[in-house]
Amino acid sequence: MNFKQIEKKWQGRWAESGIYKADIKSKKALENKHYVLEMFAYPSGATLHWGHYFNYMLSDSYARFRGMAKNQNIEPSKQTADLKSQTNKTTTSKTPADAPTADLKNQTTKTTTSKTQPNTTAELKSQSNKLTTSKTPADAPSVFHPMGFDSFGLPAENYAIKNNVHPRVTTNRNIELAKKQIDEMGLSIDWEYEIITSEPDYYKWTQWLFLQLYKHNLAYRKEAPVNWCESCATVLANEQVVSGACERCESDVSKKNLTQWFFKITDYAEELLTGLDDKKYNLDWPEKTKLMQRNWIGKSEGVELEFKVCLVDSGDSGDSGTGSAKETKAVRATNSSAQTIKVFTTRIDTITGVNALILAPEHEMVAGLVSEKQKAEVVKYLEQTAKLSEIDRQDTSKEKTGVFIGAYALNPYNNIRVPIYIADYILAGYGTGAVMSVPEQDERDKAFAKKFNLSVPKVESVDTSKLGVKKINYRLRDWLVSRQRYWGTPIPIVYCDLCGIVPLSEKDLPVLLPDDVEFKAGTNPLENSDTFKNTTCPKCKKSAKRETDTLDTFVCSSWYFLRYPSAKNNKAPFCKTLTNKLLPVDVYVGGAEHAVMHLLYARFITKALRDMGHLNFGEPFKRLIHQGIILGSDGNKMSKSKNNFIPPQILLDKYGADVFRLNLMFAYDFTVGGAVAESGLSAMSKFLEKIERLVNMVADVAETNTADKVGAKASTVTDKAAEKELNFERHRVIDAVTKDIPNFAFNTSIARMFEIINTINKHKDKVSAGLLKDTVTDLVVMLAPLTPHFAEEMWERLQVNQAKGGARQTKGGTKQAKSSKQQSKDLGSEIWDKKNSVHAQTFPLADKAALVKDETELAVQVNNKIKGKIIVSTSATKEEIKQSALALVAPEIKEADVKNVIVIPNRLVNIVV
RNA sequence: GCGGACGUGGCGGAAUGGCAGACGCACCAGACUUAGAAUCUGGCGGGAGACCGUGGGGGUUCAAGUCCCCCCGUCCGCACCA
Repeated sequence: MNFKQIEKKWQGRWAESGIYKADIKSKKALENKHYVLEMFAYPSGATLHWGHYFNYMLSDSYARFRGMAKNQNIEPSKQTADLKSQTNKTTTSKTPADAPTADLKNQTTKTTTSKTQPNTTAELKSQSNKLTTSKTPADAPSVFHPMGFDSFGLPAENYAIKNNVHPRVTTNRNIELAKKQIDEMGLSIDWEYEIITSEPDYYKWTQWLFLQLYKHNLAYRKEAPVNWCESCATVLANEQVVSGACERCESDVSKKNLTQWFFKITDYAEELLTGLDDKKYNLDWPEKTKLMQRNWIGKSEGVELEFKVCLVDSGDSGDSGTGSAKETKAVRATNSSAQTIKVFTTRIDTITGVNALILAPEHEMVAGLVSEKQKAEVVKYLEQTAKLSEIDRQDTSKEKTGVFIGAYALNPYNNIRVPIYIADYILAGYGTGAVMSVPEQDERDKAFAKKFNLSVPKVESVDTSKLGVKKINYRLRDWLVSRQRYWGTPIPIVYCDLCGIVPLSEKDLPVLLPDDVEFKAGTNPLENSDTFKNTTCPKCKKSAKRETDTLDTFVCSSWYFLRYPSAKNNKAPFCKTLTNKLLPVDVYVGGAEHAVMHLLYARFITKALRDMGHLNFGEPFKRLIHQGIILGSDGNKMSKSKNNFIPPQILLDKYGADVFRLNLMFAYDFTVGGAVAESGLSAMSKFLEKIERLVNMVADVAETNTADKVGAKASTVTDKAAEKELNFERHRVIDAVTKDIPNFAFNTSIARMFEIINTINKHKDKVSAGLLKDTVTDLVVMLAPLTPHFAEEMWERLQVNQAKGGARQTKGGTKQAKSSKQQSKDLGSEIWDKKNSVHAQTFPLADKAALVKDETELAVQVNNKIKGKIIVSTSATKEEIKQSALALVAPEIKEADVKNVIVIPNRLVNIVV
């Protein structure tokens, strides 16, 4: 089969017919919606990565399935690590509000209690029709599945510097390229809702977002030591610094004092933490990702207390800097000053073990406290520290360093005088930037005390309940959002000599990126653009300067999921009513690398907008799934330098999009990934060709319309047992696949399909053509989400042949017979109606009646060793099962020796002797 | 160092505490074929066998790949957060 050819054909028809147009406006659609979202791509010049294909193709299959499958009270099993213990407790109560009631259960009991078991296909069919029509299951939801591009960012600008091409040019070119590749995948995307973050009609609203945050005191400007990446020539947020190095270019990051814009994410620290486990949201996220966010937020509860600074007369013997044990003990409070140093500790109970106060070198009081004698040494240390890269400073293996500053403080509990040091292992940004050193209890303080030969006072058990004030500290810092680069969203702020910092008003947006700029390494083009920089103050109309920094691209992606439904709206960032109905996102799929960046920012922005009254929900992503990583054929991470890099589109070109997608589904656990193996692709080609042969076989029957049998042995008498078994397998597979796909368990879904193929081949000569055709038809419809083009082609083949031969077969209750008008359209095929698409069909519904077996096979064990098998009626009582099991082992086992018999219906019998 | 996940045939991978290895790949044998390819059928953890087998050692249970404890290994995240 020429997969590439049929893919082209169907992609063309889909585009012409507008089959993927999303319905998100009708009342009905909004009442039963399902928002499926994949993290959008950065359009780099290179082709898309394996991760994109893996994510987009499989998420698309999920979305397609959701749009086809009725009766979706089949909810995904939760992915949390502690799931197993939870499941038993919660599943019964966890029926989603919009899910249909447990009709099926009632139906099943109804049919099983009725004594007459169906014997022929016709009976089976009529019964299944009754079942499915008597109570109509809920309709499949209206699926919203948009796509866009995260198109601001450094690579385009760096390329501009090197090759003198404007970032807009390369970006647009790259978007075209990426879109072409996405279209080749055959995704069910409605491009009407496309978002491109570097377009003014999008970044205008990113600027709006900035102004909202500014208005609500969540955006502010301050001077602070910030992370500076020399090679990217810009500052970075804490989240973008990975072990002291730049997340993007991996070069060392240093600290620089700069005035920068921050978003006050710390205001939401507590809610960002509690929201992860809040029953109200019931987030279905990987436990690992939740944990990473928890750790990143880093809540710790303790006490903040003040140490009075103790002035020292010059010539005081304590000014030696050693602050040895005997000395400190001897000196009690005599001459305390008004100054105090605040300290945060989680171990206030160790207050009696304090031997020193240690401040961060950057602590603001250092300059004021340092004694004349120590000044030179302190200055030298400060210089040394400033020179260290973050990577060196954070190296825990290096020896502790520090210096005595020539001042003392008084322990507020017992007034014992302790020396004050500065040391680079104390972080300026955490707590108060000062700690009480307790060497007996703290490893780091112990190392410090050892290095400087300080005393190690004993920690005594004392009442510390009245000391200091209770305080909660978070590791999370405010989000540094300004970047000294061109290719980003301009910050809508003007600096006026008279009015100060002036935000633009909404009507003046967007602040457009100027085109008359020069791209040079190490400089911000906006800084050198006079037309951009020089403006007038919105308040006083006098000349003023624009902010030349742009926003971190993570700001663009922190709200894009809100924009999709309103992508074309030029009056507001998003339509409040629509967004409140369509969101939160039901399933969000993307890489785990965003666990503490994008995913945290998006949650923060959602909460902030909610508090401003723009949204009525507090968490943007209900369910989160991370796709695994596709590795090189050697099992290592793919990289061009390692020579194990296989570009995905080479294999896609060779095998076609459907086979390619199928291989991604079958060869890996979606959340794990694994090594690329081409053998898997040819296996998938064979799989589809097998199905094609089955389709041709049953399509022929309808065409000739002569016999009710298929195959060479057409004369064989229909075998009722075989029919029953095939029908059982058919519905067992439907049932399993319907449960597996919502869990992204595509590998086992395909395994079930292999099984039904095997069963069909085993029984094809013994069963009626009608059942055979229905089974193959179900298989084709089940395949529609997984191989959209191939299923379409097979579906057409089935329909066309059916039309030629006349519509003889009534469908197994899941598909509608077509009018003769529609059939003639099929045959003409010039105008293809999207209603005739396999994707417009309902996913087969498992007929529970067909899943009832008369007999089951049980294993019989004696002391856990398998001794044999028995076949018992499904209606047999435990006692009857026990008796037949004992009968089986009677030759070996004496009745008197039997201590216990455990009967597990449908599984096994264990006889304990 | 701290935290988390994982460890099952030659390979990818299946198994609500209940017959380990579903399904596929590779391999072997047979059918068809002059032959090959394709296709179809059968076999395929180890062992001649009793039996032994889910990284190793203990435990709970009638029953453990699955639950608990210790150890080893791999991967990931955080890393002086007081």
